[in-house]
Amino acid sequence: MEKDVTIYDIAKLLQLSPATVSRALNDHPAINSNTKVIIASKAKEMGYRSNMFASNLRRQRTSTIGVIVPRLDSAFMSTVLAGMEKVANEANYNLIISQSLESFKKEVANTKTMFDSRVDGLLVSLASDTENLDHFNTFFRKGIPMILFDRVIEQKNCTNIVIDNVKAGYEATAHLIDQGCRRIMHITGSIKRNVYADRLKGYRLALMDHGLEGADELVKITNLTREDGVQAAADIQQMNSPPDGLFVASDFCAVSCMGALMQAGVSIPDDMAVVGFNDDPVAQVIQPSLTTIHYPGQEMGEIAAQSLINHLNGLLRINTTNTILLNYELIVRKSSQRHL
Amino acid sequence: MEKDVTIYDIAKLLQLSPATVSRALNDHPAINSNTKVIIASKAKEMGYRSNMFASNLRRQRTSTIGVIVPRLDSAFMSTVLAGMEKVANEANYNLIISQSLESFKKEVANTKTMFDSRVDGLLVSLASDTENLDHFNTFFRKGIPMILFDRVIEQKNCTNIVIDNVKAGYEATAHLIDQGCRRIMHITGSIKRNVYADRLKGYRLALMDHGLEGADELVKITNLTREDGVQAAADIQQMNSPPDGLFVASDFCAVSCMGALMQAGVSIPDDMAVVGFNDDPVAQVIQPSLTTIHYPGQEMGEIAAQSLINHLNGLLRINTTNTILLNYELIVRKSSQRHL
DNA sequence: TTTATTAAAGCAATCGGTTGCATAACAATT
DNA sequence: AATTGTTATGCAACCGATTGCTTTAATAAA
Repeated sequence: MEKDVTIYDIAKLLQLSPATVSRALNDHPAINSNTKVIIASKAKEMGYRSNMFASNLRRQRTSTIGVIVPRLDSAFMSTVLAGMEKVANEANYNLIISQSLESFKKEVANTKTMFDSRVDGLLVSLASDTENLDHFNTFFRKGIPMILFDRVIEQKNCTNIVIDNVKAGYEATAHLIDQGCRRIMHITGSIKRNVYADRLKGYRLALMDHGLEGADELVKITNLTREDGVQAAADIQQMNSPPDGLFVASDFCAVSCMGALMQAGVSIPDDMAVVGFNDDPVAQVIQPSLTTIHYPGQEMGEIAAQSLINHLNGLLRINTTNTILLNYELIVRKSSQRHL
Repeated sequence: MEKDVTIYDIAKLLQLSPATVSRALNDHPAINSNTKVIIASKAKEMGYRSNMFASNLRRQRTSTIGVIVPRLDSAFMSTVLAGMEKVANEANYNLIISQSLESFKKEVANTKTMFDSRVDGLLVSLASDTENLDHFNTFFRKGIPMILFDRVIEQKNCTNIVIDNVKAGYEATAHLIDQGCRRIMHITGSIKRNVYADRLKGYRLALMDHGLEGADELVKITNLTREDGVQAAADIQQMNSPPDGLFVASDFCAVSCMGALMQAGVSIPDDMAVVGFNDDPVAQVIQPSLTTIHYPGQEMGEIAAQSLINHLNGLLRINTTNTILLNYELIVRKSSQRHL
């Protein structure tokens, strides 16, 4: 069990005061650059590592960013986190990551933990049933900045990083119309969440713009699970006039629904053209491959983390910037491509 | 911007010393239970939260556990982490999570960050090209405990939590043999990793036990990506005597290979029976559904975290327990079930 | 030579909770 | 009454880095 090297050890060895050592290691201008070199090399030689706790205690900050996401198990979220980690590391920030598992209750619990950990800032993507941001009030009161990404609620003094889900929903739907669909069903998640509410809005706009009429039975609000996909397929079979196009707000659910439909003898894309959302890896391995909306996770993570860090360093006022929109892309694959 | 409440504030208000307040909040036996109640309620009323940094600094521990995993984006890993989080929360430990993205280099970097964060213990699942545990030496020297799970390297004084991959590989292969397969191909990942080396071993044992001969061309070492699956399918098409069974060490790769084979006209399971590994959600949505090996992620996470915490609390010597084996289960679905 | 200026380094308090040891108050025992 | 024991609390040092203010030394200016 080795003991940790402290600045006092270095100071004693070099016949200097701890204050000088501390300043030197932090590149303080009042320290002779020659002294800095000597101290730095001695520190390295002795295997010195700053004690974050002493430093944090004194500085009243933690160099830690809290991240709360609904789930970790999506390829999308994984790339978002990779992006955040990259930026955070470069800026010498640490990440504390936790998942709400789509539960508001757990999100609140995570929020408490983050508060106790005294994170300097917060990056959050909301659980599906979160309706307001009151549980973050402790943070707001202390002036701890927060950035919401992907699943957001608009609120002043809180930057949002999102894609234009209305437009993406519109485009997905318009693409189906282009392929000749006239009766398009939309399967989506809780419309408490902007992502789903907006995609639905886009879907409706597209129908309207193309002179198609919507119908209540053509919009299904679900949890977007595998079972929901199967159930939707069963429901479709029961309909008097079944749809000829399907826009699902999540790839995984789209795939399970597609599978169930095909087993029931529905031909895809000819009887039913399908578009998903997110560009999950499954979209490529499935037969037929799934048309979907792709959007940049890594970039979203990087921008979120960078904006927060810039704000913490006083380089950017978060409350002035309010929404950052990223680009998405419709990726056309076989599930929707009819040979007209 | 509110200011934080400290034990000094509480002490002053109650005309007590900070020491008493501290002891009361930590349920120290020397404090009158009545006093404890008064202090606790006052603390709550004032919204007191312990300053972890002061506490950590003094106690020389952090109540933080570092977790390094290859990737976050698998359903399996997500449940592992959920299990760890649950146990850690209950024991008042925090989790710092990072992903190596299967790169040894990044794993080393993560290790350094963890060390700087002074985690009390480490839970690690190794990157695919990690060959030894030398980068953890700084931890060993300081007596910081580490538990490896799933992707491990055996080493004394380091508990491993795994399933019996040899047996699982054996069982998967034997199942294919049961279904009438006589020429079984195995697609796997880097055999530097125990999980893949062991599954391969099990595969070979099963062949041997059933009097089947293996062949070099029947074993493919890949990265288990989507592309590798497609490539494998292409290779199979080129073979003089193609296999009639396929055991792939990862569901995702199995699915992409299966898809490519089916497109080439191969009938599954009749021409080719397929077994995957991991029970990824994709196994259920694919057509035909994929036979696979399921193993308990949540449990693995809980046990790993609990063992580590027990060790930290002196309730368990990690170095005496060396390997914990969890159960797995072969889940037979349509991709391998022949109607004999 | 004296004074002002600047550069470099040190002193000592501080952050907030923890803990070994001392102390006070009171009860029990001899 | 004196001694021992018990219970509850306080004192003060400590963890290690940071930082406002002071001091020292060296150099420049008067």
